[in-house]
Parts: sequence; C-alpha cells; structure tokens
Amino acid sequence: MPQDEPTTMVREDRYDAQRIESKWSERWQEDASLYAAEPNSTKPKYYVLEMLPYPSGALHMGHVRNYAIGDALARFMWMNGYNVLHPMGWDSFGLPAENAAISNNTPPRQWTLRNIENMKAQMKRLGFAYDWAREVTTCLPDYYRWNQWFFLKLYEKGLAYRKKSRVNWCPQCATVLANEQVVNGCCWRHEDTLVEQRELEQWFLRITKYAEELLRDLDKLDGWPEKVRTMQRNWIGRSEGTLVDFKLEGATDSPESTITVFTTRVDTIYGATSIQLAPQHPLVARLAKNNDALRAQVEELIAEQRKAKEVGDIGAIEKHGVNTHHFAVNPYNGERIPIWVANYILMDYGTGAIMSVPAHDERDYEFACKYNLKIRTVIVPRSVDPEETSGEPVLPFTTLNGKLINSGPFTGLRCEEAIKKMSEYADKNGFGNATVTFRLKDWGISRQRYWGTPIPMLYCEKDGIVPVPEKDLPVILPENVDITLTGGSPLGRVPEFVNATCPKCGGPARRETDTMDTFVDSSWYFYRYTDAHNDREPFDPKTAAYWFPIDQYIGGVEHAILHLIYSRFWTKFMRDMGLVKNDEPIDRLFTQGMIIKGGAKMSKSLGNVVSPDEMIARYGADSTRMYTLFATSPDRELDWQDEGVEGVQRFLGRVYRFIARNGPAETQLAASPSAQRKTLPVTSLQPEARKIQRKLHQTIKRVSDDFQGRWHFNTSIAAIMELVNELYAVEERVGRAPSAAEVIPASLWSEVQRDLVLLLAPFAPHLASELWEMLGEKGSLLRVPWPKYDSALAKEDEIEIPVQINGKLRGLIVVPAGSSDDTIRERALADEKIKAAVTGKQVVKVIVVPGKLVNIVVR
RNA sequence: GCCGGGAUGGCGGAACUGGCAGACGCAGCGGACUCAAAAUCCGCCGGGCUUCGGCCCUUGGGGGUUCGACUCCCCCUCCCGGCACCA
Repeated sequence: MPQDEPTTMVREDRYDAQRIESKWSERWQEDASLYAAEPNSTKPKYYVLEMLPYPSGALHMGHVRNYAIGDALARFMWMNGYNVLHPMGWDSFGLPAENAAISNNTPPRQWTLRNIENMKAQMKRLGFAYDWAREVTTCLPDYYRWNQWFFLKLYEKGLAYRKKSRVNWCPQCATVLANEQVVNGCCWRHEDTLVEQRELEQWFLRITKYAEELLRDLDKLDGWPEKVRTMQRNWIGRSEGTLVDFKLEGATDSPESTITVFTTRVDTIYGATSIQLAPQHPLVARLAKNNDALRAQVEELIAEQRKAKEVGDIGAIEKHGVNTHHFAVNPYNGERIPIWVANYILMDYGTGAIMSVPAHDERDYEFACKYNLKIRTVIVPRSVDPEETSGEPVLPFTTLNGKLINSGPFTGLRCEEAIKKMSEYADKNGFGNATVTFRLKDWGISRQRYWGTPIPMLYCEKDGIVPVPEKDLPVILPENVDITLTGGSPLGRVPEFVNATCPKCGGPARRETDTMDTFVDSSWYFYRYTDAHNDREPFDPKTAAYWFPIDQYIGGVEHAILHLIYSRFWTKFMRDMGLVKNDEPIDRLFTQGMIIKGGAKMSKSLGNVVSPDEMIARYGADSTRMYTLFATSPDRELDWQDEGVEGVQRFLGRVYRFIARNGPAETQLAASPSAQRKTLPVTSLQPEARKIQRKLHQTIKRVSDDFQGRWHFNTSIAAIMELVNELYAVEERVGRAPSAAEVIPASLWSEVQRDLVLLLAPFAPHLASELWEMLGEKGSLLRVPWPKYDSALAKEDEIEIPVQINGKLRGLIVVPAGSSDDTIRERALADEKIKAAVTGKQVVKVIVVPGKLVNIVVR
C-alpha cells in the first residue's frame, strides 16, 4: 500500500531504543545459560564483582555507574575467551526494612522481597549480564544459616566472645545503634536526638587477633587504590611504644595502686612532670570516692568530651583538667609527680593514662602552660652541648633526632637507642615493657534489632552460655513480630522464640534475642556465589579455590574501611579453619567516583536526584549506561548532565543509521564469514579505503588498551565516535556501500561494520546485538572473539611533523612515516616558511625528536 | 592540623613516557533538507589584534629546570574526600 511506505521508511531509519531493548531483554531472559559461568572449563577464569546493593526500593544512578563499569569489563573478558563469573545479590538485612514496617505497616520480609523484585527488574531492563542462577539474598535462611554456622566456628575458636561495653544508645528508638548509624553525635533517624553511651553486654568478634596481619598484608594489595590502603592503615593504627607502671604514692603495693601509662616516647620520661588520666579511668572514680567536688569536676570533663564528639571536632575543644592532689612515683628516678584528670585523654586508646611531658609534646605543653605545671627539657638536638642549653623546650616538641640530657644513666643516648634501652630496663626491673597498641577494636556485632541474623546462642540457668548445636541450624527468624521502638530487642517479646531447651541439660533456656550486624552478611557473600545452593556447607572449598581471589571488585569508596576490612578478616579466619587457601579475598579493587549534579551530591532535599527509570524511558538503557562511562573516567566524580545522555543517544543513532543503510545489503554481497575476516593487504587499497582500514585498527587498539590499562572508557567511547565520524566522512565522499564498491571493497565494508559492532558490545549491548543481527549474524555477541588490531595496518603512511623555532610553532611538514632524522631535518630547514623565519638569524641547534617534532634554536 | 585527590574554552572532559593544548561530547552560531517545525546531514566554534600572510596571549597564582613544561622541582591560593587531642 502506498500509504504504508513512509511509515516503514521512518521505522528503518530511526534508532528506536525502546523497541530494540525490549526485544533483546526478552530474548536474554529466555536463555539462562547466556551469562552462566562454566563449572568445568579449560578457559582461564575471571571473577568480576560489583558490590551488592541494599534493596532500598529502586536503583540510583550510582548503582548504574557501578554496574555499567563491571558489566563492560565482564563482557570484554567474555569476548576475550575467559570463563567469567559475574554474579549479583542482595544485602537485604538492615534497619530500613524495620522503619518501613513501622511507617507502612508492611512486614520487613515482604517489603524487602518486593524491593528486590523491583530492583532486579531494573537491572534486567538495563541489560546487565548477571548469572542469576547464583543470586544470593542474605535475609533468607539458606544464606543466614551460614552466618550462624560461622558464628559457632568463631565461638569454638575463641574468636567470638561476650563482654560488657559502652555502646551508642538512641533514647528515642530505645535501642543500640551501630557506630555508622550515628551521624554528628545524633541518631540517623532522629537528627535532633543526641546519642547516649550505655554499658551493655554484647557479642564481639576478635578481629584484633589479625590486626598485625591485616596491616602487613596491605603491602601485598598493589591492585588496590593507595587511598584505600592508607585509610585502612590509619584505621588499624599500629603504634609501637612502652608500658610503664607508676605507683600511687602512699598506697599499698597492689595492682589497684598502679597507674600504667602507654607512651611512644619513653626516652622523654625524665621530663614527665605530671600524670594525666582520662576522666573515665577506673582510678579516678576511686580517688573521687570521698571527694564530691572532684567527682563533680570529673563529670564536667566527661560532659565536655561528649560535647566535642557531638560536634565532631574533638581537637577543637579547649584543654581542661582537674588536680586530684594525689601523687605518683616515676619508677626511673623516684620523683613524685601530681596526678591530674584531663579532658584530652581518651579512655579507649592506650591505657587511658599518660605521662605528661610538656617540654616534648605540644598538647602537654599547652596544658602545662595553662595550669602552671613544671616544664623540664630532656631532649636536645645532637649538635647542642648539654652545658649550654637554656632549659627551654626545643621546637618541634618531639624530635627523634635528638639526644638525652638530664636523664640519669641514660643521658647522652640517642633517642631511638634510649627508647630501646629504657624499655629493656623497665622490663628487667618489673615495671614495664615494650608493646604494640592498635586503634582497631574488636568488632561488636550485637544489634537490638529484629531484621537480622539471629545469634545462635542460648542462656541456661545451669550451664550458662550454650551454643545452639550445628544440627539445629538455622535458628529461624520468626515472622509476624511486633516491631516497636521501645522495650529492647523485638525478638525478646516473642515467647516461642525466646523459650528454648538447653541442649546440654535439657532444662529451660533463653535464646539470645539480639541479631547480627549486617556487615557479617557482606563479609563472605562473594564466596557463596561460587556455590550458591550448597546446603551442606557455606560453599565447596574446591570450587572457591578455583574462583578466588576475586580478580576485580568494583564499588564505592565509602566501603573502604568497614566492609573491606571485615571481609579481609573473614577470609583470614576461613583460611585458618581450612576453608579457603587465599590470604586475601580481593586481588584488584576499583573505587568509582561519586555522581553529583549541579555541584552537589544527589539528594532528595536538594531535589537534584536523577532517576534511572526516567532516563531509560527517555533515552534508553544503552544511552544511560554508556553516558555514565562517557562523561568522565570511572574513578572521578561525575557531574550529571541530561544533555550528555542525549548526545550519547544521538551517537548510537548515527551508528544505527550507518549500518541500517550500508549493512544488510552489503553482507549479502560479501563472501563467506571466514572470507570477511581476512584483512586486506595495504597495497591493494585505494586511499579512501586505506583511511578506513587504518582508523579501524587504531580504534581497536585504543579501546583494547583502555580495557587492559587504565579503564578510561570515556576515551574508548570517544575513539569509537571518531571512527564513526570518519565513516560518515568517507561515505559523504564516495557514496554508500554497494555503489562505492569500486573504492571500498565489500569485505572491508563488512569488516569495519562487524568490528564497530563488536567494539560497542561492552557499552551498548542491546543495540550491538540488534546491529549484529542486522549484519546477518546469529548467536550471542559474548561468544564472538574481540577484534584484533594489526599494528602494521594501524600505522600512518605519512606523518605531520610540527616545526618549532625557539619552541614556538612556526610550520608543519609532511614526511613519509619512518623517515630518518636527517631527512626530517633537511625537509624542515627547506620549508619555505621556516626559511623565511630563519633568515638573518644564526641557527644554533636543530633538535629532531624522531617521528614527533623539530625545534630550531636560533639567535 | 595531618593524609589523599583535584583546578585546562560557555559546560563535561582529552593530551598515557616532557614534544602541534583544547580529542570526543554538550551548548551556541551558520547552511542544506522542509510549506513550516522536529529529526537528520554539512560547516564554524579559547581570547585579543590583523595589512588576512600571520602575530600575541592562554592549562588556579608566582618562581625554577629545559631547545621545549598542562606534564618535572620549589613556594602559594582555592575546591573535594578521609582522619583527627591516638599519647
């Protein structure tokens, strides 16, 4: 019908992303084996992983960026013949589900599973190539039972223990909060409510047992960003020093009358003029027992510290202290020095007590000046004659390059030497020893929350703490639990859950009602992907040994410490129990940059949130994900611009139209597939054809190099755009495919179109698949080998060489590629423009940079 | 305060090992097609001067090394991220 013709034409000419993407989306759902990792493969393995999301309800652009990077890499590796493992899962326990339960009256499980369905559909709509058969959902019993199993193993090994400790408490929620749920000293759900400290009995994992190894092995992780390694080093906070016991003057000789201080500079101890205790130090309470005034003052110091923590700037508060009017004895020289309590001493670092050496520590100096405490110099630069010192403190306050003065038998020693000798002396005389302290603390995993893994422990009146026997796992998290913000753990109000039988004596026992921190779930989930349906063990050690370590892990830098340090700890523990062979879980780590818009992080309150669904509806999934890779390199912050997505869509349209009008007909004309792959020799090609061939091979090289090197996909995509621009230009000059056959051989047309589609496949998989089909090909693009470049074909025949005079560009000469330096020099000097510019001047020197540039130095 | 990262046209960004600064894209301007618009295709596009040959300036600021510096060295300013009274 005549009236049908125009519509048909329009459809063929238009890049209809929605049509193409829904078509391929459907086809990919039908074939589950498409992205499946092979169990017994002779190919080299490659495990690429993106951090699993929390199922909050919908993907945000940061997710899209994260997954677009991983997906491009996974597809590239598939095309390069690797056995790729590329799974996805859900970090699905956690507080938001409980919040939703309270505000919408929806059970956490239902809310979470619904969110997962929605987000999974979004991922499929975006075309990410995940092996869904290995999906891990941490809130389901088939996963969390292994959390419980691991907990029992940790308990057996003494790595899980229970102790009383100070924890964050939100009075509004009436529950404990994790450190990460405290924002500026306030509850994350009640931004005006200050978090309190409470003493509670909690379960801890002994991560500090591995502190030394966690620190040391960071040196091996050279595939990790230096930034992340530094952050972990600081977090672990190893510090070498000395413990020294000071005796309380006039007290009986008992442990209670001993004040142990930690110092990294025992060499300065002859300069100690006071002892400073943290306000929470146990001795303080005893000294203040019959002293109401002192007790009140100490309370004030504690309040000051708390306030500083709330402000988040502990260094900014003024130093403030109280004299206890008690004295301690310096074991090195018998000197009695006053004991103070000060707000700048932290109870949770070192021993909560220090010796104050004002002459050699900036903080002690500030404090001593304020309260008129004695200042005694005991370290001077090595060049100083002790007789000539003024006794004034030497700046900077502490210097390891100095030597000791006024230090009894140690006078004259160099600082490093003194530290060693004085530590040995303390050890020998029983009042101290060299030691190492860490900032890293054991990991408190108890949460007074419902939506988490139940801790598999029982409390029996007769037998005390009793672990749930392995055969009774999983301890199932009950449903239909009344979730409220008052009255402690919601599980405590479920009698069927709480009341149990002691497996030892058969008597009544009470179940632990706290649940595990969700970081437990994410500490080992990536092992589960290797064997996701195993119901006898968390995973098969042999299978894990094949896939591990993860070759490439990709995620946000916000996990640099918590998740990544817990995961490293978990792997070391599993190695020690014989479950895995690797010391570290992750070989290479990549942290992508944040997405911002209009100079600020996307947030609801700023109203600058860009929704992936909206972008997909407007521009398609291919354009949306490709834009996240094109806008900037993946490690940098990305400033979102909708117009940029439109630009990518425009480009994909150009590719579509080029192949639509040159491709299908041409493929029919061309010879067999194998003949198409045969690269034409340079000599048989006309210049226009040679131009295309050269540009093609240069592009393949640039894209391949970016994948194998620095991951600057923005330049890879720019290179593909250049290729397409070149194709358009050539087409403009010589015409379309069939009619241009005399200039551009059919096989070259075919080669360039095939390779163009393959280059696009990791970035825009839907369109690439459609074009592949339009070229008459069948089967998944992932099974097609990545195009190879030929450096001989990529080479330029002629090169332009800029000619400078005194470093300023003054001309351009064109020479055959590979010309000798002498030829280039002659040609440069013979150039008319250059001759004119040089006339009347003396040529001092001619520098020829081979193949690059000529610089003529004149006077 | 300490440790990272960064600053390049109107905008996002290229320039990988010291060698033509501004690739690629966006926005803008002009042209073609159209009755018109959209879409598409082609061209121009850092600033200033110009006798239209060119010339000068320009990669946050100042100095240096070099035949030559966005790139290396020293000093300074601002922005982002992390840590922060760690004894």
